[in-house]
Amino acid sequence: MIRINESSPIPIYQQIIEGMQREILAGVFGADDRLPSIRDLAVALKVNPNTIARAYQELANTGTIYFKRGQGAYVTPKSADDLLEQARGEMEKHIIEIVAIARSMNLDRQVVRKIFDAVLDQQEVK
Amino acid sequence: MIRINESSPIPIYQQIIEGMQREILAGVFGADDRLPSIRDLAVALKVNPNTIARAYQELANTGTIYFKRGQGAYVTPKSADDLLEQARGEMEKHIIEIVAIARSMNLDRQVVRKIFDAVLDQQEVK
DNA sequence: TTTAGTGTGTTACTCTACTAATACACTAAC
DNA sequence: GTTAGTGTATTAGTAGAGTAACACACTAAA
Repeated sequence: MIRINESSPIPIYQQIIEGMQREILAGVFGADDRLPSIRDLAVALKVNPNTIARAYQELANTGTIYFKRGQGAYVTPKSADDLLEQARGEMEKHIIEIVAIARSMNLDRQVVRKIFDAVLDQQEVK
Repeated sequence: MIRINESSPIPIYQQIIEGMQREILAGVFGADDRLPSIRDLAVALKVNPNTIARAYQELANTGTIYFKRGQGAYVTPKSADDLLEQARGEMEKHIIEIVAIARSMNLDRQVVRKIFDAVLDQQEVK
């Protein structure tokens, strides 16, 4: 179940997007499963239906879900490759930021990789 | 010389912060050099003095510059280690985001490193 | 003491993102 | 056709970030 943090600076609709992505990745909702209706989820999370609608709309824009008119929202069947590609895109943005910092410091690849590995260790990435 | 992009979604004060950091890194302003006065820079960049003041204030908060009351703003003398440490902190934030994505996808270190290297290649990091 | 230079503080305007209230339009089942 | 369920569109309110106008306080030099 998605949990909303009212006091977070992260917009509610964004929290819902991320929560749904997590649940879909975790298999709570499988391919072509129906998501909770906008109204139901709005009641459950105690937010305005428009806020849910916005989150669903963005999930639809990125191809994560699709709508059947008058019926509801469903999970787009995606291959593991599709999901990986999407994640890769997100990662790339961060890596490009890192590259910009590295450039301004005149750091070469070796140094950047060293920092990268150190943080991976610290975050206990296997 | 710093260039302001009026139509950018990045706030002017932020552009000034980044611009100043770049110039300091590039050696345009060395240790204990005086920066342009708030008013002068405001005229030069055609923005409100308060906007410059805000940028300078944040640069002072992060220890990049310091003020002499009634006189002006000066570049804090910093070791290469200090600068590297600062850059490392910025990089860490991005890497932690990458880790979060990797976790949700159940990616291991090997895969993440592969993606990382690929983007470094693509960005032509030596 | 006066002056011209510095950064600081207060206040207010504007713009945008976010959220909500409410009415609308489509679909399926009866 | 009616009903109960879906998502959609319009409009408005709220809060916050960003920017600006302008008066204030400190410093150094004349």
